[in-house]
Amino acid sequence: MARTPRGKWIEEGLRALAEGGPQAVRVEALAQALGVTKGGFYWHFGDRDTLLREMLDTWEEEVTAEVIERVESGGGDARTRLLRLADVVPGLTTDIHTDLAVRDWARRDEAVARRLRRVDTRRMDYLRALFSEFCPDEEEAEARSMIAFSVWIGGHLIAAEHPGRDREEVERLVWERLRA
Amino acid sequence: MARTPRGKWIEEGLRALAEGGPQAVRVEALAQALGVTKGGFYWHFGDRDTLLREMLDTWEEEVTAEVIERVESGGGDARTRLLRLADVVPGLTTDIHTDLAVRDWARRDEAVARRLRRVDTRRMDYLRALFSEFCPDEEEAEARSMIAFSVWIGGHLIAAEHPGRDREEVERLVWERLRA
DNA sequence: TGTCATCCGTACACCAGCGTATGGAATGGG
DNA sequence: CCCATTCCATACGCTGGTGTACGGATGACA
Repeated sequence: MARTPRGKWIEEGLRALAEGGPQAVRVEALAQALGVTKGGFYWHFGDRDTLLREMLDTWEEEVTAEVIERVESGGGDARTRLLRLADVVPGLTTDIHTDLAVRDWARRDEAVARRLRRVDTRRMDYLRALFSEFCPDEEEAEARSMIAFSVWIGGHLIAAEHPGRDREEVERLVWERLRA
Repeated sequence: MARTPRGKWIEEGLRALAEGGPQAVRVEALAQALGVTKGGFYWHFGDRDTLLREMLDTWEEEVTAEVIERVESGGGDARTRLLRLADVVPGLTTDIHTDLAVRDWARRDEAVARRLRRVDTRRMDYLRALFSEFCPDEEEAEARSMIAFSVWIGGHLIAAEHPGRDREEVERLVWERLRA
């Protein structure tokens, strides 16, 4: 049983969201991508909005713990883990697209904004905890957390070119200073 | 003559873009906002895509020089101008929304991405020039430019809450350090 | 083998948004 | 006053997307 279960639709929906934003998660498009027709979709969800909500549930659930877990599992002191963070996060390239799509979506939808707020707050808390381990000054830790988060986002959203360097190099420069 | 000239449509289009992204700039909606019907629109533009292109032309033109001009006109050394930058930029709240909308749009449209690349490169060049005035180390100036730009974006896109502080306070902490 | 739950296919109603066609109104120049 | 230019209103066709209705297939299990 369960030829195309709920999960498949959600998964495909998130893929579409990452690629083209909320407006790109179209029922018939998802159906085609899954090799079926929309017949079954409305049996599962009844509604496009329901899918959207469940997609966000899934995203929130997944994204909150995943990175933190992968970084923490390696152990080491805060600087080491920050290094691993800067190293492991770019690998989640599939996820950043979803992340950015949700971020833009949140600007026009309060329900999405609330979810994002929860997720971002947890991430910021994690960063703060890391920096606090070697930053005695509380304000310093806060500033560095904000910078780390911002540069992670900015690295994907800012289109500027850097004469004589590539973006990766510039980001490396920032991370070096954040760990100093 | 010129009851609702080209400029009005473009202006209204940019407003819609800022509020709801490219998909929100709908011909009939703009017409209604302007108190007319779409009749005249197709006389001016013939095409929705043409409007979109001209909107981006206008945006690129306006955004490139405006901030730099306002900051430079006040004079002072680099630190003073950076202070003014951090002060004047948040005032352009209308513009940040357009900016973010374009940024998201650029992720799915190469033509938009090219424009954004030009704009962002000019902004980054300006930041680099400012920081270079008191950062002897080239890499330091580059890192700070990236941080400044990123935190400007991040401040509007990151939804995290900061215990015991508000966002404005956190951004102030960052800017203090960037000017040190 | 029969039956129930689960899922899919198909056809259709419906709406929103783009673009077209065409006649008409206002406005400034001669 | 007349005419050209510029802009607007209205009505329509078309496409692409959501949601509905309902019959059919398929598999688990008794």
